[in-house]
Amino acid sequence: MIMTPMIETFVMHFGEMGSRWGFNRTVGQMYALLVITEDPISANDIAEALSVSRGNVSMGLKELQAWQLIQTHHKPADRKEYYQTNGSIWDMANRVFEERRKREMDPTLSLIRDILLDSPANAKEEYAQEKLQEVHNLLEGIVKWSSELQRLGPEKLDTLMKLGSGVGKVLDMKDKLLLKASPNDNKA
Amino acid sequence: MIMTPMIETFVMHFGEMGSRWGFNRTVGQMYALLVITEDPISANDIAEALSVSRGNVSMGLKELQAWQLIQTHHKPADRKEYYQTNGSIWDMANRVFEERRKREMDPTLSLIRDILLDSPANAKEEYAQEKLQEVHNLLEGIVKWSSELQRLGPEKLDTLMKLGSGVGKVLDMKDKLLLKASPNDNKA
DNA sequence: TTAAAGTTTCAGTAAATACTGAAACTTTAA
DNA sequence: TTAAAGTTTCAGTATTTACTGAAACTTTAA
Repeated sequence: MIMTPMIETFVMHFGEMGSRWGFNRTVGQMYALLVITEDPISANDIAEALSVSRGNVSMGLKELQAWQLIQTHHKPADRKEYYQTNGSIWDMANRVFEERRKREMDPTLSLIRDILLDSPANAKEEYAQEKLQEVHNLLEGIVKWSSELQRLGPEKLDTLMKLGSGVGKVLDMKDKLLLKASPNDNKA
Repeated sequence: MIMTPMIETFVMHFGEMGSRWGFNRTVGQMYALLVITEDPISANDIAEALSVSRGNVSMGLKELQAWQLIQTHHKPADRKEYYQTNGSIWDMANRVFEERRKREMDPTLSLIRDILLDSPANAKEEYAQEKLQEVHNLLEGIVKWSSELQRLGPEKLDTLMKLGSGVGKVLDMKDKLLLKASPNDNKA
């Protein structure tokens, strides 16, 4: 399989960015290729298109499957497996966010919780714990908020996005609104 | 300067996480140390506490200053420079988000824009461009949205966070609300 | 049940990234 | 204006991470 220059440009770029997004270069290239290719393609096609070893492709496919970003597809009378992307671009963004949360926030949150269980040995540690509490609150806030956004689903998210700077206005009014709707539902 | 075990635990952990957050291990350790230390400390203090070369500390301080995460502090009758964190934890999170946006989104956005200017050479490229448009819209959405959140400022952000699942409800009502408030202000 | 087709694993190698230590440079008190 | 104190730079080295190619393993049609 051979890529047109346009497609190659994007695939290579996505590979470079991939490492910043949480997967390695080859995995990034593979995913990009699968996204912009309509028909399911085989592992060999991928290896050939990207000039990458077959073993490396296999590893990458495994990772993409773990992320649930691709699915297999079978052609009749062909035991080879073909691959295509799974879900929308939005789904993939959600996966990436979730995976990164796991790698970038969860470990720190849990470590800080442990540290906060100990009582401070001196004034310096007392100050340190105050700061750790702040970091903890921030991380917890981000985690809760992002899972909230995911729960909203794409449609509402889209509404929220389009609202843009209107968010401020809506917030200003929310007390009034929620109060009318159900007076006791306005705490958390 | 010597760190207590509690402080060391956090500093080392933050160093490891640092690389996932966009700065290297030493920079992460340095920032953590500065966050949990109340008094301004010198570059030598940092090097000693972290058992890291003086040169490396200098590089790290430069980077933290570029990110505007620290500021210098001078003691009377002492030409040495002392350092302390600049702004709140929230400010630092904003800096990190912004920096990552620059590294992780902007280059891809601009590349995709370029690609979309070319006309597709065949059906495959046409499909590819459709997909690229989707990716573009997603990235643009995230960028706009995140700068929107930054513009809201910490207080409103906090309201939004605390609102949690209430966001859905507020959204359901926003049409009614905004309509009443200013009938022509409800598009973007 | 065998062999052809395909998939996975892994040890060794290559590439990218970060760190050290020493030397060069800058600042300022005397 | 000099030298002591401090800061910055950089070439070489170490560490980490990713990739290759070959061998081991798995599946299934005949």
